[in-house]
Amino acid sequence: MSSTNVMNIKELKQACKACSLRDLCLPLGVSVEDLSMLEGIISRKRPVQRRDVIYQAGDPLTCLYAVRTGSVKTFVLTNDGEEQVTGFHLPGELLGLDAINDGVHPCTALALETASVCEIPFDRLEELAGRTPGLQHQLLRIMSREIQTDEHLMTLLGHRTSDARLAAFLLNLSRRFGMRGFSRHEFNLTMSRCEIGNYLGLAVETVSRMLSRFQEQGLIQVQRKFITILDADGLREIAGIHGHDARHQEQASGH
Amino acid sequence: MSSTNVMNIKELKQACKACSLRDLCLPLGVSVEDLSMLEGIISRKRPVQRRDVIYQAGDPLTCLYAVRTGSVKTFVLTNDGEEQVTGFHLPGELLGLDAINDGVHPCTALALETASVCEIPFDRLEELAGRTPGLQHQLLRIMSREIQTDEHLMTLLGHRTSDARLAAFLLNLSRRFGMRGFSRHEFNLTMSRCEIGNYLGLAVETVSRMLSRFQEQGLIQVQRKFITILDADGLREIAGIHGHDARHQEQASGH
DNA sequence: CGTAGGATTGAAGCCGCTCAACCAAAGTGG
DNA sequence: CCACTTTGGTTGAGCGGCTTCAATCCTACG
Repeated sequence: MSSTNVMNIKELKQACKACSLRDLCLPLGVSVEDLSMLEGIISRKRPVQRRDVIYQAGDPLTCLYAVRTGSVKTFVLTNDGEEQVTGFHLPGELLGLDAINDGVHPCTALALETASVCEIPFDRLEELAGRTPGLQHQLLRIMSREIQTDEHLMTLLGHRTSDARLAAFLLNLSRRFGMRGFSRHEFNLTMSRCEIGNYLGLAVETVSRMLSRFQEQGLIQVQRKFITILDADGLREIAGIHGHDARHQEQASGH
Repeated sequence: MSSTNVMNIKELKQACKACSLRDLCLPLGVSVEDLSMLEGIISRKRPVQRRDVIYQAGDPLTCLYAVRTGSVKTFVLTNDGEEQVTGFHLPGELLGLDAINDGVHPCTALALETASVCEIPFDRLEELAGRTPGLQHQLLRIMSREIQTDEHLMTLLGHRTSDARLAAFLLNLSRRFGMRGFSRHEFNLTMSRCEIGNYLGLAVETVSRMLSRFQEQGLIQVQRKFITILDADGLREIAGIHGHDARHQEQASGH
């Protein structure tokens, strides 16, 4: 909802019911009457700016956050102080699920660009989920999906070469943008090469080189942050995805 | 509950209430009266033998499984047919959480040794969780913990050298054995070097070499599958864990 | 006792990292 | 408005860690 000072009634009314993300986000599969309950506990925060912190590692868990617009990265700091990116998050995705375990956020969430997020008080969500089977199921599903995603990323990090990782990363982004109504073929990378490399376990230079090579091979076109995918099948080949069952395969992001 | 043919009354009585794992498993923090309800839906299966399949990739999700004794590995088959180990599971840990998302098990669970598992029908668990706030919370916590664990493993795979990965793996196993009342200092590896390597994204030979090197350095003693940890702090050093905050750090396993 | 699978050890090669220089774009301050 | 700085990205050269390939050893088990 715009900002706290400049209230915008029209946006305020844009509750889950009318939200274009409802088929991606928490309300998926929740009945209309239950949806009203959910709306009751969700507040739409004012937009956050690039590099704004949404929550910080060590913060107590009070809310989960749903990305509405923009994009967000999450990362942990390892004991020797270096950053490890754990995910990039697009509209409709839920942040903070890893904090439920001990009630403290293990990672920091940072806006990659101007973004807006919905705040969902966790205790109220939990209580509501107890009274709303559809919501409980959806919550479990979302957490399960995250576990699945992480498993795929583990495969990528453990067993794939740099080109396969990057190809899978691009395909995954492409698919996720597509699901959100954006183009699958051209999109902006909101994260830096450095953040991509960190996420994929590669050096920045390697990311840069691979992007150049993909471009040479006519698979993509790179214009700074703007990526055009010219040959998705070619990328799938490199990513080690052999047709059909490519549902979850185009992993490499998404927490 | 023991086997379907040979009923064993004594084992039958070993419900969650009396189970030594209750502080590790699902019932943690669930009140005594709620516990009876949980017991009502859980059945104890007969022991499975080494290499027995508990569930297979592609199977529809009917039950979650709690390891009671023994150990289990889970793995996915990549499109080119090779195996990718996603976790090793010790008593008190829950299997199958990654299947909730789309109702189909994405991975296969296989007993590494003679083991016994509790079967928990998922639909009934879900229904019970809706009526039992403590249980719902615990279920969410377990899933959240798994996400956290996976995040740590991602860090390991993406940013750590082979020695750090193996050291972290050994420390993680040590801690988990310790929590279950076994010795932290000596234990059997129920998985092969090959499976460890696969899990950590390393070649078998590297695992073998690292174990030998750790032994040379006086950090551990290796007698085939039997490991004795001589210098846990030394291992922590290598794993990149600098004291204190080593709660979740000793990751590298555990799904 | 012999075989097979797992584990260890050695040698060689390659992928990706590190180091370093250079470039482009976007701020920043006078 | 321009010079300077900063940040992020690209490209090249050399190195090193891990993999691959291969041979041998060991132990469990028929």
